[in-house]
Amino acid sequence: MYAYAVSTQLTRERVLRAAIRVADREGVDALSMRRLGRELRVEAMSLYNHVRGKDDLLDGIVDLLVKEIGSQPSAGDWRERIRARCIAARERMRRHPWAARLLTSRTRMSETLWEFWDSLIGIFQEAGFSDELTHHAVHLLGARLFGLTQEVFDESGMQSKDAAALVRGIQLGRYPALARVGPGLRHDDDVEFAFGLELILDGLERARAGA
Amino acid sequence: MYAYAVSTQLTRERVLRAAIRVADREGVDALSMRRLGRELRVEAMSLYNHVRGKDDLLDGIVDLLVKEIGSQPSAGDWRERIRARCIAARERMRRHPWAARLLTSRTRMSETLWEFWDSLIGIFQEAGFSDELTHHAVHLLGARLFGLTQEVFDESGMQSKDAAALVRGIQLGRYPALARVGPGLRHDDDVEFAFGLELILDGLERARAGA
DNA sequence: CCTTTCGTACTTACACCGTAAGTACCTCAT
DNA sequence: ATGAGGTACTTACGGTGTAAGTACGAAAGG
Repeated sequence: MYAYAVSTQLTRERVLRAAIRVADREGVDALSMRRLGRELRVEAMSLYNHVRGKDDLLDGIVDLLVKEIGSQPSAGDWRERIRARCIAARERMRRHPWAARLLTSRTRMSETLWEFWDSLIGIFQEAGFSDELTHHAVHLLGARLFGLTQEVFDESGMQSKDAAALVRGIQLGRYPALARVGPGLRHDDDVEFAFGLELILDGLERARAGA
Repeated sequence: MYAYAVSTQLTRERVLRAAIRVADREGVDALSMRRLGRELRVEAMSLYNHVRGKDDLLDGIVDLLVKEIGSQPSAGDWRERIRARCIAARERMRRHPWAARLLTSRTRMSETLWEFWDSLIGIFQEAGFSDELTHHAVHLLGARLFGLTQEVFDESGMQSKDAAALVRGIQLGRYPALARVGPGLRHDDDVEFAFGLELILDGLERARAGA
């Protein structure tokens, strides 16, 4: 006996939203295909019509969350604009406490993620940051916001599919800031770590001496 | 048929070491009780004689890794001492790329972890940091080193067992620095986030203007 | 109108997972 | 020699992700 009610038709969006709901309510560990199916009153395997698999489901969730961050209106000097984005990102993370951990565990880079980085880079560039300093800044914020340790431009962790998508996006002129800054820089994880650490130590020393 | 070779007797230490070996070789996701049993030429259930369960196994691994960080000799001014510890921590994380993700997913606080924080706090205190600034500094470094977003003193995420262990440790005089700084401060996640973010923005602005 | 096509959802099955409960064997103190 | 205690093994249960195959509704072509 099959009862196909058209009004509750499954879509990728609906599946992803339901997944977020389950994760919010019962934690991300409780989110399984079967559990998600129950939420949508559907068998687990039906979800595979809208999602390639569990990995794709999790990537989709991340994508959805990041998309909601990116659409902040930006006005003011670079600090205000960056701050607005950071606070928006944090707001999302607070609303979904499991999101940060999920984000760090995903290695796929989506179009949405590239766009997000591109917009950050754009802000720094307009403010007169050198390419190198922009690079440092993005890494530092990435670590701060998402706990990302291995990073965006580290192609070792990046699937070739994602790399291809990035190249395609750049050719289409989608990531103008990224295209301008990216190619000229060789990424060195140690350098980024040292930069961030010294910046923090400097800041602390200044706070100590100041007060 | 049972063959108990005494020379290869299982111990908790040997189990944990083997688990780290498997994680290094095949990734932390591939680490299952059965896989670990195979590594040690033992059935999965035998591991339960030395480890309470998988959670205890993972907590044990984290404990082992942190223990290796903490034993840095410390000399010089506060910056050098803190830097030495941070670099040691990072070194461990680099050697075991899965460790950072594992650390953020664990919520248990072990004696080893308390000791580590205590030693950091001690360094800041000796350098004349106010209690409040010490608090900020520890949070900032925690986020930087481990990607910890919800934090040490956030008792909401802390099991009562761990809280009891902390109190006991303090009474035994094990965490002198922690005992001095901890009680007087109310933790506010938003304040910590803002402090860290502004410190970073200040640092970036200075770098921009300076160069 | 009937029929074909296509997409969606369901069913079954498999190999994995963590672990509770019960059993066989070795080692060591008595 | 014998009992106690610990270590490892066996079996079993309910969970997981997902490959393969099946039933049905709805839309398109004749």
